[in-house]
Amino acid sequence: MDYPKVKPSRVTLEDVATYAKVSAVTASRALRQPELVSDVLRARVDQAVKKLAYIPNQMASALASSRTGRIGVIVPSLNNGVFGDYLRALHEVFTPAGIEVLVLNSDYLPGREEKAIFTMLGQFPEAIILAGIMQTRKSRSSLQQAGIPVVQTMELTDQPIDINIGLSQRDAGYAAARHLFDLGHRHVGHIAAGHDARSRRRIGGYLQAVGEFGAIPMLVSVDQPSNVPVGCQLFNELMQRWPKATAVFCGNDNLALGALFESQRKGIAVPDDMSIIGFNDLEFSACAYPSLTSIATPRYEMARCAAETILGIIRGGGKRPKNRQIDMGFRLVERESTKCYSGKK
Amino acid sequence: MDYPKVKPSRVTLEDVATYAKVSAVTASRALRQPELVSDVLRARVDQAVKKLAYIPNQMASALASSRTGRIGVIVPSLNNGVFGDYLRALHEVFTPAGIEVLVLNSDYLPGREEKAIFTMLGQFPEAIILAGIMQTRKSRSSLQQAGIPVVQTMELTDQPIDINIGLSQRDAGYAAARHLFDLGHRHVGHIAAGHDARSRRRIGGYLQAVGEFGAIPMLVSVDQPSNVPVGCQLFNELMQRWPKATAVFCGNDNLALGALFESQRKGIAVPDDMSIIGFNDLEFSACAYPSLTSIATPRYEMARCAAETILGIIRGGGKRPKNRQIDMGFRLVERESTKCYSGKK
DNA sequence: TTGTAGGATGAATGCGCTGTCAATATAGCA
DNA sequence: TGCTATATTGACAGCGCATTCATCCTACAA
Repeated sequence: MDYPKVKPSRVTLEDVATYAKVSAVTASRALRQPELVSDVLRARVDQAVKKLAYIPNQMASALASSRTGRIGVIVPSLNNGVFGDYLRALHEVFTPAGIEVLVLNSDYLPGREEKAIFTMLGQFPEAIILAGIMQTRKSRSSLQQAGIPVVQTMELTDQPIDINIGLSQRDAGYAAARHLFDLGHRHVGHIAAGHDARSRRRIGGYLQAVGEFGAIPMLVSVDQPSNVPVGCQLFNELMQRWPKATAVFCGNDNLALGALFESQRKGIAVPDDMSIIGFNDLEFSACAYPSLTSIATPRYEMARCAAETILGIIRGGGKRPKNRQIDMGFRLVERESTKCYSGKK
Repeated sequence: MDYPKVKPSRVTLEDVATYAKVSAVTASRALRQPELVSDVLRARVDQAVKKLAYIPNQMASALASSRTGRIGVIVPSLNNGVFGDYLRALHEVFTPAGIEVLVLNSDYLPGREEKAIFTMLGQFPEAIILAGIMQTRKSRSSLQQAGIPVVQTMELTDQPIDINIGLSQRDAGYAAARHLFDLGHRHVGHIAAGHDARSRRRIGGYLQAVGEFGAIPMLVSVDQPSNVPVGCQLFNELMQRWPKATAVFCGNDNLALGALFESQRKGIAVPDDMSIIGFNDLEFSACAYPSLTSIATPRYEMARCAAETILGIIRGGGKRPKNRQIDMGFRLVERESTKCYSGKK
């Protein structure tokens, strides 16, 4: 930092105490444990707080009490709708418990995640929630050393850092591809973007299904964040390279929406000539035209479970639950975009 | 907080100093101003840091230096794609400057925003960026008293708290509606969700255009967060109440997408029988089928401008720029969804 | 040889708050 | 009346770090 320091000269607890003609300790207590302070003094303090517009310095408070009342959350993206429900669930559980939720974004980059983890740890959160299981070695050891509850979500792993609440991305990917094969398709493509770990696992599931049905893999992927335009582009490439494709499993619903648009633009009827299945079951999928079949991932439930588990650990003095791993599963939601394939082509 | 306190017993600067056989001051300097420390000691400190996996306690640091290296951002939503570019721009400017971005979400509720502002202020950020101009009286006075730069974005106001960088939502709404009237439409509807201040201003712009063209207002709105399904629902209601509508201005692109889907579902051709214009120009709008006309709002540029302004103020010791208000404007992006209206109906 | 400037290092202090424990006041009881 | 139990309040220390100032050492000029 090479810029001048601005002395905020903000109102401190001391100022409040002086104004209320009490000691600083009493002022502190009047705010945090009002029942321990007499009505008279409490009223005086409250009035002083209001009068002076006092805002407690959370850093000083945290430093003195070694308790921050914060939990850290690191998500790979704030942009794609996937983590909206997730964060909502966290807020719903933590806010009533008087705990703040600190969100950092890793942009799907492991390096950024590591940096975010360090930033987080510097804030001394009382627990950390991560999306995914692919943390760097350094991140893992730092998290373990911190000694706070760490929950890895969205995926399952045999070697959790601490707690693991997720679902098998591979199984879910397999189920999606399998659904298309079961409908009678034999030329099933897959488009994926982002190249993050979860995306790769879904690809693994797709390839397994392809193998089981003796089909040829038709995979198009790019290493950039997934969104609707990328879905258009990838669908285009898919059709260019494998014109025989009659179905496509899209790595997520944004890609699926792009594929749908592009399909319509090309005059390929969905689902008659092209079946589309997405992933995540975002809110627009049910009301698209045609509505999009998708794999519903329990993002809200998963986050809620993570939050409640953490609350339990914190309140229980650090004792972890018996089972440190919870499989939240997933659900195939069939809609119009994979209806009535007749087996033509 | 009624849960037991866990003693983190984390590695402190003192530990590092002891391990490196130097004083705490030297260790501190080795980390923050390495050029002031001899090579030998610096190397020892660095090694100790690595060995002990030391992570500086940012609270202690901030408390001691009265400088947090953080700026606070409060956005009304993390879910609708609008604030993705916005936050990206902020990170792009602040991260290289060694400043952290703290994001809080107000869910479009003024009460939540007030609470978020207080939470923020308790963290002593060096500046605060807000979306919108409708802060509560209490929020305003707290922000003013804090004495840090405050930037209100997304909208314009005559009485900014400090700095104001935005665009006229009313003018933009007017431009959108006007575009439809200019195309020859005389039955132009408007669907809106959220009932936040910006939404209301866009409605104002719509009503102005309606008035100028002597048309009747056809407005459907709900007081819930806007998203694609809500767009479907509102479009339905619109068509039910005003079957003569041949064009609809949607409060944002998510609603527009819903309207598009619902239109297709009903067999109403877009744009032949129904013109649709959205708002914000999110990334999917350009590749939808048909592609969606929209009002492009300079979210990235606006946030970037806010960030750079703040950096200038901080580095300049608090001196505000001459003009405290910047109008970033907007842009009408014509696409297929408002093409070739022939004037039938 | 002496003096001095400059670089390198460390001791002490305090940021704003909370935890602990001692001190005081009041009430209750014998 | 005297004593203990209880309710209130305050003094003090310290959380982990940065800042200030004093100290020490080395190099160089006179």
